Formats: sequence, C-alpha cells, structure tokens
Amino acid sequence: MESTTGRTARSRAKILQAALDLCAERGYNAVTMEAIATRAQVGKPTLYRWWSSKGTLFLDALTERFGDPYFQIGDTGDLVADLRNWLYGITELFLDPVSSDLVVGVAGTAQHDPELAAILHRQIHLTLSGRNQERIRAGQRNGQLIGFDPLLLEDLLVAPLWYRLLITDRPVSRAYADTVLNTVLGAAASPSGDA
Amino acid sequence: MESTTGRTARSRAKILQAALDLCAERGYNAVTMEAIATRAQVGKPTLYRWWSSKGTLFLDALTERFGDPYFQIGDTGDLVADLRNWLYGITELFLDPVSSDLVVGVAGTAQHDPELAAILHRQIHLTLSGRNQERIRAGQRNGQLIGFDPLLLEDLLVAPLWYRLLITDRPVSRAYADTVLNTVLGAAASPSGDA
DNA sequence: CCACCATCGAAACGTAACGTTTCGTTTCAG
DNA sequence: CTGAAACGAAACGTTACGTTTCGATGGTGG
Repeated sequence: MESTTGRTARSRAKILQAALDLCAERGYNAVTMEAIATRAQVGKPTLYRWWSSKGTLFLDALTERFGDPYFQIGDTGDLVADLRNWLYGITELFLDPVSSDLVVGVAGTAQHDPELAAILHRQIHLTLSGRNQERIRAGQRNGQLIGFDPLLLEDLLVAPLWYRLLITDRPVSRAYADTVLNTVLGAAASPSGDA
Repeated sequence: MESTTGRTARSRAKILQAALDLCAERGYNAVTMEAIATRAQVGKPTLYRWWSSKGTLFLDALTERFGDPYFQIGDTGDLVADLRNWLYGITELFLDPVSSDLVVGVAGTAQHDPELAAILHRQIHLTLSGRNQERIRAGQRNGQLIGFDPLLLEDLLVAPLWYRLLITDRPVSRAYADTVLNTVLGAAASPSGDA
C-alpha cells in the first residue's frame, strides 16, 4: 500500500531533492535523468516508473517546493491587497535565479512536450485559476472590484510577468507589479464577460 | 562575393522553405536538422555554416515568413485602430495551427538555448519593441492615449495573448483581443513611468 | 575559353542522452 | 518465515546531434 514512510516514498523524496539540488548547481538544461538517478542513489527505471520525462519530474518538484503559496491568491478579506501580494510572490519567484530557472525550464519544456503541457494546463489553469477566480468572485460579493470579469482580471495581472520572464528579457520587480496592478485596476469594468 | 542569385543564396532559400514545409507537415518538434538538409537537398555542414542550431534557423524562417507585418504596429494615423489591428494580426498568427506551432516551437526552444534567447531578445525586444513604442509616442504627440507609458501599454496589450499561447491552453480570438484592448484603454493613465 | 580553388552535397563518424531490458538483491506483507 | 513486488546497478539499442572526410560542382581570374 501507499505509505509516507515506505521505500517508495523515501526514494521519491530523494529524487525530487536531487533534482532541485542539481538544478540549483548546474541549471535546468544541464540536468539529465541519469544525473538525477545517480545523485539520488536510485536506478533509472525508478525514475521512469513515476515520471515519464524530465519535465514531469521537475513539474512535481516545482509544485512541492514552490506551489500554491506562490501561485494562489490569498484571502485576508482585502481583495486588492491579496492581488498585490499574489503578484509580489510571483515576482519574487521570477527574480530568484534558482526558482526562475526552474520555472523557465519547465515552461519551456512544456512547449514541446504535449504530455507535460496537458498536465500543466490542467494543474495550473483549471485547478489554480479556478480557485483564483473564486477568490476574486468572493471579493466581488463583498463589493470589491465589481465589474471585472474574474478570468480577464487574472489574465491582465499575471500575463505581463510571464511575458517579461519568457519573451522579453526585461526584469520584473515589485515596482513593475505595482504599476501593472494600479493601471489595470484603474480600468473601467470590462464591457462583457467574453474572455 | 554575396549575391542574390549565387549558389549560397539559392541554398539558403531552399533550406528555409524546406524547414517551413517540414514544420507544416510534421510539426516543429518532429523536424530534425537532418530532415531539413535532406529535403533541401543540401549537406548538413551547409546548415551549420549559417545557423548554429535548429532554433536559430527557424527564427530566421519565422522572421522571413511572418515578420514585421504581424509584430509591428502599423501607422494609419489612428493609434487605437492601429493597436487593434496589431492585436488582430498576432491573434491570427496564434490561431493558425501552422504558424502558432512555429512560434511556440521557437519560443519554447529559446527557453533552453541562450544564444537563441539572446537573438530573440535583441531582435524582438530592442528592435521591434523600440519601433512600437515610437509609434505609440507618435500617436501621443497627436493627442491620442496621452498618459500611458508606451512600454507598459505594449506589455499590457500583447502579454495576455502570449500568456494564453504559452501558459494556459485557452484560445485567443478577436473578441478576446477586443476585450483586452477595451479594458486596458479604459484604464486611467499609469501613475508613473516606472515600467 | 580554360584552369583553378573555394564551396558544395553526400556519407560516415564520434558523442550524448534517451528510455528500456536484464539481473541479482532488498524490503515489506501475510 | 516466505514469497511477491519493487528496488539499484549495469548494459543495451536508438536517435539526433554536430563534425569530419571526400569527391564533385560551379563561379572566377588568367
């Protein structure tokens, strides 16, 4: 049966830790499945038993190490403050060389690995984005940011950070996050719920 | 000397065409340098003489086939209309299976190919983005969209399209481009020129 | 018009990482 | 205690890369 102390659980923890360590040392691209197995003192078949590729393995490592606390909007009752802290967290993630290299690596791999892309889309988009939209709707029921389509608001706020990380090489910063937030929130309500 | 009819120019045209054809047939990921060389009836060393990798080759093919007309803001005198057509063009590019596969492939490869990333950043960011900001400033000198930081405006408009293409699997559409444009342009002027 | 030399196409090669298979051993459950 | 499942380690075939070699081709100076 599945246990938290069994051999498989210990191997899994060792593998994810080895992957993160190697990523920090050599960078995402220079890490191979063979190196992960060696570092974790684990056989390669064990890697492929649980993950079909380097990309899916690192997506799990990324999720466990930098998961919901960074990508999910918090709930203190003040929606605008929660959105700001949400953008601050993602900015922090994108500024740190180690975590941003990991994020860029996984996002880049997903562009030519359909299976990883599917997992990422389900996990990030459907699950996380769904919860984030729910958080926005909850704020709107309390009279905050009424008139914004939740999905569109989420897009407009977080997309510029991803755009800077992946397409341009301009750095993100707290000041940039503030500017995006202030500008978008200054916008009139979106004309319809098309998005 | 360099000529437009010499052997090298003919080879170059054949190579880029073969790359685009193969990309349309099998998809970006399934195209190999060997296959491009074979299809173009060209030796592999000829490929590596001009391009250091598959990514840089396809960036050239992308630029020649889907270049400035798609990524550069036009100038009809009406800035808002030009911005809308700009977003429509990129939407069209991202909607077409062949061109979007090419864009996704190059963008994805750039995430783990520093040389390609550097070229893309210089080419896209510095050159194109510079011209686009200049177009926005020209409109502002005519009294259009005064108060927006040009760089921020460009980010806010185009980032959501890239975000949908690369991170979520939600489709773009003209209606989405319209909603983004209308919402952002409805925004108050950005508080400062930080971005 | 011709002879020369750079450049070409084609093929063969070495390398790196992949993902799989095999085999003897270890671990946990009944 | 016993057996089945999962393990670590090593070896293997495969694929695509990027390079090297070699004979042929084509544009150029005499």
